[in-house]
Amino acid sequence: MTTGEKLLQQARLQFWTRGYSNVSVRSISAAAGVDVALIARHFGSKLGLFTASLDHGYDALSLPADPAQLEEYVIALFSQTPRGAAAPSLIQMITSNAHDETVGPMVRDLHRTRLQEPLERLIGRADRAALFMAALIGFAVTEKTLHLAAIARPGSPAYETQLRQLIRAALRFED
Amino acid sequence: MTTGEKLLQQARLQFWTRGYSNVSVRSISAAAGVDVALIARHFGSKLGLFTASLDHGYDALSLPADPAQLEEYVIALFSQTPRGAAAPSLIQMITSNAHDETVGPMVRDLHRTRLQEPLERLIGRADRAALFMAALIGFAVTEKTLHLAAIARPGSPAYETQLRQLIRAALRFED
DNA sequence: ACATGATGTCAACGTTTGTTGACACCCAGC
DNA sequence: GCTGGGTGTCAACAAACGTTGACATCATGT
Repeated sequence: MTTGEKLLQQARLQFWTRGYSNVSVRSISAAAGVDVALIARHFGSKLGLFTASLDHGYDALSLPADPAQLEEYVIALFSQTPRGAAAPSLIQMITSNAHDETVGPMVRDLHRTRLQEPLERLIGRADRAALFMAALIGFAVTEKTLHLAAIARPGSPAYETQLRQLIRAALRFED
Repeated sequence: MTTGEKLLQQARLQFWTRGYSNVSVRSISAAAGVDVALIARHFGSKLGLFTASLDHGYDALSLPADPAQLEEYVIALFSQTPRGAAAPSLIQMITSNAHDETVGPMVRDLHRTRLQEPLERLIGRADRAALFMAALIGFAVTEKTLHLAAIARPGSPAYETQLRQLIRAALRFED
């Protein structure tokens, strides 16, 4: 694994879980086992490393074409990244960095263009898509950040049941 | 207004919206119009000022005794603090600081003891209360942090409709 | 009038932060 | 053989951070 790949891996691991401002370049370089100055050489700056960690992160994300498959898609999306795993999910990255003063605008724009707007086109109604996204965001925050005990662990049957209930509820609003 | 009150007001305004680590003591003291060193004198440290801003913040929060009043209570809770208001809500404070490395544990503990556990006792079931709280957290993050356009502005009829739909959906899970 | 404690003012400290420049290394290409 | 660009190493920088100590000011009580 090259130096750039080591840095990218650690950057995604730390930036996506702890948040941009909470992570120092020395922390990433130390975890990658390389010198601090190599971040500036390979990625220009700390911000360049963060944006690079985004570029290779959300290209795998592709919503299903059929709204009926949305529920299974979200279940799979949340189940594939257990709590504290080595590969944080895109939603966790958003909840960890959307509030940041430096990268917040970039992250919020990414959320809008890469998640929200495709979801609106898929569901067909903006307000319903917004509440659906709010349910997902809230579930992710409650599980990954607040560590709420009543939220079951990813992979367990209860976890899938909880998530499925919230999804169905968010998708079945009456007018 | 005394110096301590000025500092507390600005501390609550900035800490609760921008997050603990994103706010410097110089920013608070400058907004309050007083010297930086007065924070150390009156509250001991930056962390002391933060905890003081909590003490006078959540004492007004009291859940209704009847679960049937829960919906109206949450509506009122979210409607009384418009976007960008001078008095951020307790939920916004939690979503802005729960992820912080310094005050995160304290904030998460406050969320658990002051919001989650009383809510569990009120609703009666921990898992249902957890999903209800997840819906509220998600709505707050989507509105206050992500600034999602499809979320209507607080006070408008559409806003109340959206919030009410999410609440009802979260409270009416089938077993 | 004077002493005392609380409160405000100013400058500086030590640490951590991201970033930069000088230098060594190494491996291809004329 | 040696030259040059890519890569790694080390030390240092300026800026921002929270915090501290010395001194000034003011109100209060005897």
